[in-house]
Amino acid sequence: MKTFTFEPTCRTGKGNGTVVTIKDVAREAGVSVATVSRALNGAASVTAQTRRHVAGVAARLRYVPHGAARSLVTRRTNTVGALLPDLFGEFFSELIRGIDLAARARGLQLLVSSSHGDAAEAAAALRAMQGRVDGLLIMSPHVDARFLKEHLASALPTVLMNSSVADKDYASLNVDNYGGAQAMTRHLLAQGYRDFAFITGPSDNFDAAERLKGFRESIVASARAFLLQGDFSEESGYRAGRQLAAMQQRPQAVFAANDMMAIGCLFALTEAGLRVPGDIALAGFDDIPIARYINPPLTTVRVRIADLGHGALEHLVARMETMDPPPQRHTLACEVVPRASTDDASDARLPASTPHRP
Amino acid sequence: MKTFTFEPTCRTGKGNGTVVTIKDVAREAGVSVATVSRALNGAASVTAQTRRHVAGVAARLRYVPHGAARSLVTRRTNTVGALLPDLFGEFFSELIRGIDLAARARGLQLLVSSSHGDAAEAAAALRAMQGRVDGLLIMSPHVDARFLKEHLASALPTVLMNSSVADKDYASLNVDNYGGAQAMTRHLLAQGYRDFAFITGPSDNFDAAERLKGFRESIVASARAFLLQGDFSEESGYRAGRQLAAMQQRPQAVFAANDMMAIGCLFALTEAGLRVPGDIALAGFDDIPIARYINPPLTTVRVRIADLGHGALEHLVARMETMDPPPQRHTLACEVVPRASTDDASDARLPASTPHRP
DNA sequence: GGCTCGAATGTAAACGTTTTCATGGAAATA
DNA sequence: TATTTCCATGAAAACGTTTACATTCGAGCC
Repeated sequence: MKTFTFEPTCRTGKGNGTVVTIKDVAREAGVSVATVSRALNGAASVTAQTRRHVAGVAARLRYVPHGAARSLVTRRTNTVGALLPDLFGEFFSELIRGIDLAARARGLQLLVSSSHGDAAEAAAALRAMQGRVDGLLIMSPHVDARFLKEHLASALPTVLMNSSVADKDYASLNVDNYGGAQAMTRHLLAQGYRDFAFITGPSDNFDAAERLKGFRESIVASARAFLLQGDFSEESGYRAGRQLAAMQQRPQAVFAANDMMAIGCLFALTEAGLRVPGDIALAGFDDIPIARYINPPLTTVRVRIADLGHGALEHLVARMETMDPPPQRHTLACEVVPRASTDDASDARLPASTPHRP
Repeated sequence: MKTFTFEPTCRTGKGNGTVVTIKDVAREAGVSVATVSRALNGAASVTAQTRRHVAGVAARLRYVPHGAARSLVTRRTNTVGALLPDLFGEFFSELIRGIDLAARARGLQLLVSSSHGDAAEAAAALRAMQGRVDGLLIMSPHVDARFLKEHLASALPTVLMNSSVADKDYASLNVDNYGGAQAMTRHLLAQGYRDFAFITGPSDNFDAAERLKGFRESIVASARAFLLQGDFSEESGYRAGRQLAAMQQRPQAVFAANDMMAIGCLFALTEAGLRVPGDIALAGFDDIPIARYINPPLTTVRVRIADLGHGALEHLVARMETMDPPPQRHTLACEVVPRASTDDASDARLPASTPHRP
């Protein structure tokens, strides 16, 4: 049995800026670099004793492996990149939260690049990430299939989040905007509302389009609906609310394509002396934290954003481990959160309100 | 003058998963790898013609340098790490926004590791980042000077954000919690309030302690104040509000150490039939987005969180470029945002309310 | 016209790991 | 005891860059 002696080479004072490498550990431990590498990486063919010894020396020397050197030979960076648009607020933080949580669980590092406003910036960010990550998560309104083919190395596993890209070469995970809008519409119908206004999002926005579509295609024949143009901003919701307040023949319920517009709309309505939901019901989409604090609390569609991030990363890991399965498109369900801004079913507005079947 | 011929080696079809290296570019361009490296990195001693030619070939081949290989020899990763606690909502997103913006401007990548709940997780995250980043931004209630000395390579430039660590070896950038609380207290005094309740944050929280201190040391002799224990949660604010509502001798104004508690408190007060600010004034700290949407909108202290991130990164870059200047401690000013939850000065509560000098 | 000089390029040695292959020696078998 | 087998370890070759040093070649100088 081999025993190790503590050589006096232990000049811990060497750390005047010099970085400790695997060679230092090897020399100090009296073994070869190969053994150190094996011991520290948990290779099978190394004695428990050597492993302990090496680990001890490494700890004492404060050795931490040089990531770049390792990546160079391993061809893995243990890092995934997240390319995000210029996001604000809760959505952004929840998304990163979800991604980070899943990444942590997988032992992956997370390289983020957010707040790029146009395609050129996105391209630059993409370029900078390439060769530094094992996989890529992309959410950006500025990228389409052509952009990706142009700027993305085909070998890099990628998952798109909330993307309009329907190309069969790319995997994606989308919030089920369509289903959510549909669920909300059915919910409102079930409560007896028949006369609707829908405040739309920006016309070039994919989420907005899906939500509108979900609403449109769920309206039953007996109901009526008209659209008000919005752009997801509180301001545009406010304008829509003023328009509504000015109408002599107001709809029974307003469905805004996102919560911020619903809040803006609510302000305009309240300002005009209208009561919500007494005079007019109001619903939003997103379930941002504010939604439950305003008066009345807002009925809305909850999007589990952290789950979006989490799911996207899991999907990405699956693709990283085996590129075999063709890229898939998944969606993430939403749920209606009924609050006081719409009446509950108890007081029906119609003589015979036939509840919609789920 | 040397001219380049397009050799027929241009089998673009090679990209069946194989990564293009600098050698491929060199061979294709008919020059050495050194020249390619120089041309692409903008070294002076390379002909404009060669540079163009090489750049063209590189672009055609979709060459993107292997980051790890470059880092290995350069000893720079062009990446900074951000170690963050388990953060929610706006604070988190704004912080990352600020950091990312500044990093982008500097051409740095951002490696984030958030949502670690205890010291052990923080240590693991720290370890994982070490050797992958050129500098580190740390915000964590779980790290103190001893922790850093233990787990952090001394050679790695670091800037702490909102940290209680006062060790002279570490640079930091803190929100001026003390100054903000002081400004708010003076503001309330200037409005004529003299009888206060202060809802504290968690006792082990640094921000909370500073805010309390700022309040305490700004109370003038003619005023009275008592404390209610809270923990930054809405729930604890609600409890404090119930206590206040139950008192027969209520204070004139409540200053909560953060907005969430103020909101909880507001609910309790409203529930008890008290009017804000008519019966009792209310102020918070943070200016979270909800603050302006509740009824009445909340007077609070605005913290420019994005600026915190931005400033911290700039500070870090300065330290990365030259480790010479000893680590410095900076603070970031806050501002009072007067809203309807406290009376404005027009209706004074005291016969002679002497406005406090700024 | 031989010499030096400098600019443009090539050669090769790092950088710190992992990993293949070789090697030694102990245990197991004959 | 001689041979085989296997297991722990060591030596050295990658990995893809950058960069110090060497080389070439043309121009300018005397």
